[in-house]
Amino acid sequence: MRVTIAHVALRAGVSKATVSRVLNGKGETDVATEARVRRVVKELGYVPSARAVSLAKGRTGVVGVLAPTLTRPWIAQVMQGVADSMEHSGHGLMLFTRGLGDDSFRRFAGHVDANAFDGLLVIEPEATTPAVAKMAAAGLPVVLISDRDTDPNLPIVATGNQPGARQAAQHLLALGRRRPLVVGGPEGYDCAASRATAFTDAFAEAGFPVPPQAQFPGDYSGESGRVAVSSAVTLGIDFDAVFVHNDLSASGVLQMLAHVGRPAPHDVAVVGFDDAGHAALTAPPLTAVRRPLRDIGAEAARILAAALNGAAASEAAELATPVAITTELVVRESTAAPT
Amino acid sequence: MRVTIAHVALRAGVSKATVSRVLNGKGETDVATEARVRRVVKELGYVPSARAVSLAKGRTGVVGVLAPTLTRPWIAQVMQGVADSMEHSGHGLMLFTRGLGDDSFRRFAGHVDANAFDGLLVIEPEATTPAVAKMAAAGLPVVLISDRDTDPNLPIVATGNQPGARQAAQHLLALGRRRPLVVGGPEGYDCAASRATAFTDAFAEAGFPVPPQAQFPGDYSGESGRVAVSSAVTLGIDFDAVFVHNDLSASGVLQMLAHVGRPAPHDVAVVGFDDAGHAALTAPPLTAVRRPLRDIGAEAARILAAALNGAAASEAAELATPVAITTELVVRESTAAPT
DNA sequence: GTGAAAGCGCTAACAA
DNA sequence: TTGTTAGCGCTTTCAC
Repeated sequence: MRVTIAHVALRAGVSKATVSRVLNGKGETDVATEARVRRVVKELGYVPSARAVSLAKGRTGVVGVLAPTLTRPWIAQVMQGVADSMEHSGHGLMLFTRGLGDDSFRRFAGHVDANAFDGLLVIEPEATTPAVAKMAAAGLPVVLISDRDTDPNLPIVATGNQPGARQAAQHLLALGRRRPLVVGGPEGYDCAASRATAFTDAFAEAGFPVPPQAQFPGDYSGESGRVAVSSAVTLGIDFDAVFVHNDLSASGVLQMLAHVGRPAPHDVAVVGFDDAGHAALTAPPLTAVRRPLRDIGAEAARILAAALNGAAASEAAELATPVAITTELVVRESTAAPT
Repeated sequence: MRVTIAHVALRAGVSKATVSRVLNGKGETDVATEARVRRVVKELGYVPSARAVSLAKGRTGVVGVLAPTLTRPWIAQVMQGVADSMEHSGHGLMLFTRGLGDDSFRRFAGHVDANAFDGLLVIEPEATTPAVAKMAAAGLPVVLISDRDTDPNLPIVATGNQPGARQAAQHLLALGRRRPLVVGGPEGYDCAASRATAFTDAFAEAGFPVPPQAQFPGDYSGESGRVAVSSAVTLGIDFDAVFVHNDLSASGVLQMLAHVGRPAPHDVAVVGFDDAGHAALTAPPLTAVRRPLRDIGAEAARILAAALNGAAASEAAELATPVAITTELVVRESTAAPT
């Protein structure tokens, strides 16, 4: 049978309470007894039962993480940052994805209701925002990783879409490009919208508004990049640059540009987003906006951990300030200066 | 305060035991009382506390998953399959990565000792195999996702490295390629070794052994693909094909081949592995071995869930048979027949 | 400084 | 069919 605190207590000749005190460092304990208890703990290889501890203490030491999916590279990166940070703070990490749709969310909500974890981290809440806000209102500490802060009461870590998109725009403007195509993400997605808007705003401010017909929705696939370019060509849209919402689609763009005889960077400059994978390996190598994805995840996890460790109200308010994320433009050949 | 089973019992005019029975479907309950209890449960929005249930039942309903990292695309795919399947079987999923090295594993082991979950899924155990075997021996249900089954007692799901590598070899042989370069993974990694071996074995069997100097270690980065090719050229190694351990490195290979004036597919045929991302978007598009990664993850999770639901001994033995994985070769231009 | 006792919220015998 | 009684293994007052 499992070694329990009772065994330790018996063997050490003390009460369970004392063993608990020693292990949790609460209350004063005689140096000698403490040493004895610790010795017995080691001898018996005693480890407190997570189940019993969580029932008695009223918290689990576990944090829930809700992500749309793991298969998008940038999300995997963020998750890794979260995992590392959680490990650091000693929290367990329960993973939930919204992969299977509404049903997934319902099951997730069940775990919330069952108090299966102490705090929640949500990556790209999107449609689940209201439900999540409700959970937060019900007392569950929540931290969001998102660019749309619908609820000003929730701590939120931005994902760098706006500054990144602006950087991309400024870079293209500096190169003298004036008529960009924009290949976006799925309609209705926050991150897609914020990226596209920041980009077109920057161009508009510079005096070069981007016409709607030059903006194509996408789905983050390579194919959507290909389709956007060929559509633009077919429609006779005049363009000298392409801003693409992720690196995968950007590959499709590069491929199709070459196919239609307008290869980057000479005819068309191309900027991608994320730089999380193969951007340096495309032909030509892709200029891309790099986001500190792991840091974003780690930062969010840190904030949540702080909240769980009972941050004071003032502190919580401070944490609620959106955390600034610094993006970096990695310039490669796909935007080499026109000759 | 939280609604507990006591509140429900009181309001429904029954004992806690009866409420428990209704909720767990154990023992006979009068239809009328059952209806009444259910109504009250709904009225009060009662959800059993996961903490209390797990302490009382002696199990958590949670499964631990230990992965090397989330940032390698193929692992993210497998994890998504695992997550979907776990969700399906109603299990929670505690995620652990070995990202931070020994320390990570120690913390993970702590959770195991604390009985924080009922079963364990390990992706690419590698160096942790002995420790994991010990956990299994101590009674923790374990399922591995790996190509090296060091412990015949543990159920294991293969990841398709051997059949995939053989397919790649046969494809190149059929194209008349005889002198392949092999760009592998980090030395000492199981998956890398099994892939390389299966490939070289196939060539050797066909009468064309691959000399050691034509085999380069890599680290799954694009750079290692570039380096391998340029090294081979510098060393004056004669080759007409390259088998690369993942798609990212393959991109590097394609890039460097073009750079040194021996572009694929004419001079050199290139086959990648995984087809999990941008393989269709390289220049030229990459022929690659596709593995059913999500299925692999889902299958492993299914087996573990079955074990947790108390599979009979005979059944367990059956499950211990390595599950066969079918890989598929996706042929693209990087191995177009030489003209 | 330490022990006894009362929970934490639920399940599972055992009676009735 | 249902209630009573013990726990599950730990933490935490409250006395001593």
